[in-house]
Amino acid sequence: MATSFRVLTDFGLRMAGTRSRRALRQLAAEALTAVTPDEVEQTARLLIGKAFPAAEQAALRLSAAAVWRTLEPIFGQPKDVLQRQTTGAVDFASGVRTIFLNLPKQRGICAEETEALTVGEVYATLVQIAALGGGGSRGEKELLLRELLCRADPDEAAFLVRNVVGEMRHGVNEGLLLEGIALAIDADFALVQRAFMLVGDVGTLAVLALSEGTAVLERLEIGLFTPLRPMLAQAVDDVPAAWVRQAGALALEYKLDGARVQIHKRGGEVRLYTRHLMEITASLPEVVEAVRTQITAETAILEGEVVAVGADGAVLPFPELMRRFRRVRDVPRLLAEAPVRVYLFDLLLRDGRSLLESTNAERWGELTQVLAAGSVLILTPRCLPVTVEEGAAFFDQAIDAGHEGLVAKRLEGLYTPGVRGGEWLKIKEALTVELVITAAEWGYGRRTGWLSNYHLAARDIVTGALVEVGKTFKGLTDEEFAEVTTALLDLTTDPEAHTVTVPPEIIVEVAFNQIQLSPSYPGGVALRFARIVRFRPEKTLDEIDTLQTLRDIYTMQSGQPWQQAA
DNA sequence: TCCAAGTGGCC
DNA sequence: GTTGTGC
DNA sequence: GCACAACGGCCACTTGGA
Repeated sequence: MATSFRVLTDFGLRMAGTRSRRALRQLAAEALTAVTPDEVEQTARLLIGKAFPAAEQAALRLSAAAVWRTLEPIFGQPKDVLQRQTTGAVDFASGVRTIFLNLPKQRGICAEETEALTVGEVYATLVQIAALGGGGSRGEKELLLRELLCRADPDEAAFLVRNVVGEMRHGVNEGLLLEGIALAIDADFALVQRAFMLVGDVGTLAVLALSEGTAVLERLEIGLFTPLRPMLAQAVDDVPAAWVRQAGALALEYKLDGARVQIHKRGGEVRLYTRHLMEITASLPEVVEAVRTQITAETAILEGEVVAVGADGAVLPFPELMRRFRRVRDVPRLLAEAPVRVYLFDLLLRDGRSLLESTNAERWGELTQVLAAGSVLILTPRCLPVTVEEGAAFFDQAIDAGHEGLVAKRLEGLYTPGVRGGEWLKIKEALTVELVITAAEWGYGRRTGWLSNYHLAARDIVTGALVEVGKTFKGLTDEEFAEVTTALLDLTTDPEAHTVTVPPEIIVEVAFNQIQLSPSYPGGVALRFARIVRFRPEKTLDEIDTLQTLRDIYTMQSGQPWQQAA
């Protein structure tokens, strides 16, 4: 019996009205068991708003703009008229719900009497949409979406739109869905978590768990060409903090500013995957070739950080790497223009033997054994500090060499995202500058009603003008957002605009990790990972930092001269 | 042929 | 990617 | 301690239209 899509929508609504994680986990479990076995995978994906596994290249390639174009014919109104219906809505999908509640669908476009949508139909249509490409495909995709929306009630429409934009915002995401799976089959969460790491995809895991049960999960093993979820690091302030957390039994490794890669090798066959399990083998042929020649093991799964390098061998800023990443056109040309290098730091499989039960120290030892000398694959600089001071010196060395900082790894730690966390700790350098708020954007979701995203400007000492160098929505408490909103509304003359401009009066200290060259900001530089750390009411406008200072920081950090980007 | 808008995926 | 919130 | 939801800048690619 096909489950009605309305059933899923109702679970979404109940989740949205629930805060307790225990209860959310319970709802996730209920949802998975409420549908038929062949709907479990679809249900798992639709519930968290990720229709397709990252490892597959499939994507809807449809978003808010496409939804507006789809809604126009359904209601026979232009976008701006529809948009007027949505004032006060908490977010985009809620606004769509309001439109469905208040406006009649066009008879000529949508049939009056229709069958209720089923889970399988909705999912199958999304698969169809994802499969479309080439000339005219935009219209075809929107037509398929329109057919679904025609048959949807207001709540179903909102649920669908949340899937299109990929943000459910009902409190259940991947993590809680995994907990729900564990609950549904009465398994240990650790078992489900381990299984997830190995299969890499919640949909696949949900079917496996619900239909096969715990015994199959227990038997899962690491497999070649099935990328696994990479282990992540928690942020800490400095080396002493990491030292305390890991009781002095740790390795410190350089943290390079590139992209994570997982390398799978069986003989001459090599594939490369990103952190989100996308395959990028075709973009990095020199890495593939280097794996063939430099990795002496017959089969291996390795992890490392890929970075772009200059002619002199120096590591280049992150955007240089992005020119290579996921590139399919002109690969040979870029290969010469922006060569890459991989700094290896882990080995998870060696000659058919899983190293998941081995400690970090053991895995590193094996890694050093399988790597032959060469220029493309090299070991990540690593040290085993005997004292905190030695560790701190290693951190300074990493920063001086132009890198992000360090990752601290507990020597006895296994390769698991461990429930306790903290097996890997990242330590990065943050700088701060004084900037002034020149505008702010209204927030959505839990930030509805607050000005939430602040435009930040520095002084250009040549022209004397204020120049925007970035935006931030981070670093303030709810209370502070409320206060700043009031203050900004006091200053502005156009509180109705989406972007509220204000005279430059509120000066803030802003932390950031890097200055990057910017093709879009007028000063040619932008802050990376900006967050507000404090208000500086005692400062005056002529005391804020200058554009020229930011450019100097760029030069200092990257080793590259500042220049206006193309 | 080139450009802009839209979308997805890195950090 | 960073941060604050709430369980 | 953990999961989630707020959203940042940049680059590659696709599509549709001038």
